[in-house]
Amino acid sequence: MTAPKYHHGDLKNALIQAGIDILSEQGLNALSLRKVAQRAGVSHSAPYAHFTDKQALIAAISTEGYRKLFDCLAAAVEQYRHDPLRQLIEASWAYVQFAQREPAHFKLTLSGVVEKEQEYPAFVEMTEKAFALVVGLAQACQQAGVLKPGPPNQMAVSVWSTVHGFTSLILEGQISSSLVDHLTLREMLIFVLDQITIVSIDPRSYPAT
Amino acid sequence: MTAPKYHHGDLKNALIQAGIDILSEQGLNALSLRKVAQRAGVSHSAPYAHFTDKQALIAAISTEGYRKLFDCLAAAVEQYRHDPLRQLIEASWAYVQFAQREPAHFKLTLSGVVEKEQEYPAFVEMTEKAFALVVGLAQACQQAGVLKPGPPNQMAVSVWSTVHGFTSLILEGQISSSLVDHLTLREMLIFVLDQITIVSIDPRSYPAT
DNA sequence: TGTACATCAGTGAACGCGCGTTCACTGATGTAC
DNA sequence: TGTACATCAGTGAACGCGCGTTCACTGATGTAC
Repeated sequence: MTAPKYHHGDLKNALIQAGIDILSEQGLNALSLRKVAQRAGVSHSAPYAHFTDKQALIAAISTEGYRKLFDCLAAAVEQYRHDPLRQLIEASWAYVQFAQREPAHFKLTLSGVVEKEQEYPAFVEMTEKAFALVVGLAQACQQAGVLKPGPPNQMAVSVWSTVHGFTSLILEGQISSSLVDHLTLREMLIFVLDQITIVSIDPRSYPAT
Repeated sequence: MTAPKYHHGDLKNALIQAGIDILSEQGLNALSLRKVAQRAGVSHSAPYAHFTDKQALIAAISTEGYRKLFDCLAAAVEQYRHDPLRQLIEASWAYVQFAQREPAHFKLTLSGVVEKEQEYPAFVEMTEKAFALVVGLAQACQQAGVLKPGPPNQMAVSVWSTVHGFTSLILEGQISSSLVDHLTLREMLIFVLDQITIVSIDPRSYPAT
């Protein structure tokens, strides 16, 4: 709208968003500081007023990715507050859908592109928040007899591993659809989840909404 | 040893190996055609006699990664021929160890860097061979009452998802070791596997070798 | 066995490009008086 | 309310670099006769 040349107002967040847009439209390899600046409508050296270097911008974009992912999971958990199995299914489904919707952003966020993690406390904080959510979910499922008993931290790692692995393999195209005869993505996910739950899940009870 | 300037003999494979070495020593971002050529002791344009472009070299390196991974899994399956549970544990452990030993090569191979898969039939063939091995393993486990019954293809996807997810999260540093109190990597893996098996696995019965 | 020649598998100069980063600068803004 | 000035948040030229790829070339090799 307005075209202020100086004092953009919120350039920092605009740069993060520009980065996300580039990831979405052109993929991970196209993410450069110069392109980000250009897309934010600013000279290529302007980002240095807000980020010390490219790594710092990437860390901020990753942090935002984790935040969005967390929000998706939290929404699913919130929506089915009194039904742990359903929480598990829908949170997992939200994870898969987030990755499908924003593949490059998901990859950047979860593929360890942030190298020196401890230099980016906001990033670490988001990862811990997300993990805590999974621990809570695992605990609720254990109490409801949906998951086996055991240390909740370890159970959270197990659940996360399964959902993350499924998501990654799908994203990377390693699971050819011909291999899993005529199932929808959601049905496949439910089949996978069914392997880690004590109770048996009938996919027909959990159609896509 | 010998220093032939022309007619290297097996430059194609030397280039692939040089690429693997660079991945191992300098990581994914350092992988360039020029560096690969230099490390193979050849001019930077020599690779074009064997690969049409950079993508083709990457596809070859990925194919080799899949081949190595397959060999690791096959060795584990072979070694415990009459003990499906043990096959599952050791093949999974081999998967984790391969990723730990060659993180960048593992990532390149399994992170969908090969974009137009169908242009590289050798790559596709290796992925199918590896998947077939997992299907066979899953079937053996089902027959032995280690895994739930169900379509073997889907069961293979489930097992692979779980092991791949665990491996990826570890590799990407997303699982802080403080979260999983004093367990070794192998114990953690066995805990995760225990969630998908019908029988209960006692980690003490499967110490590291 | 000796020679002519096609083919193979290299070389090295050159291209244009986009990149991250630095630096001297300057316009806009907010504050003190 | 008006003015001086420090600070903030931009600009744009410039740097050196490594990259993928092309191209005319040439030395080594194998084969036909």
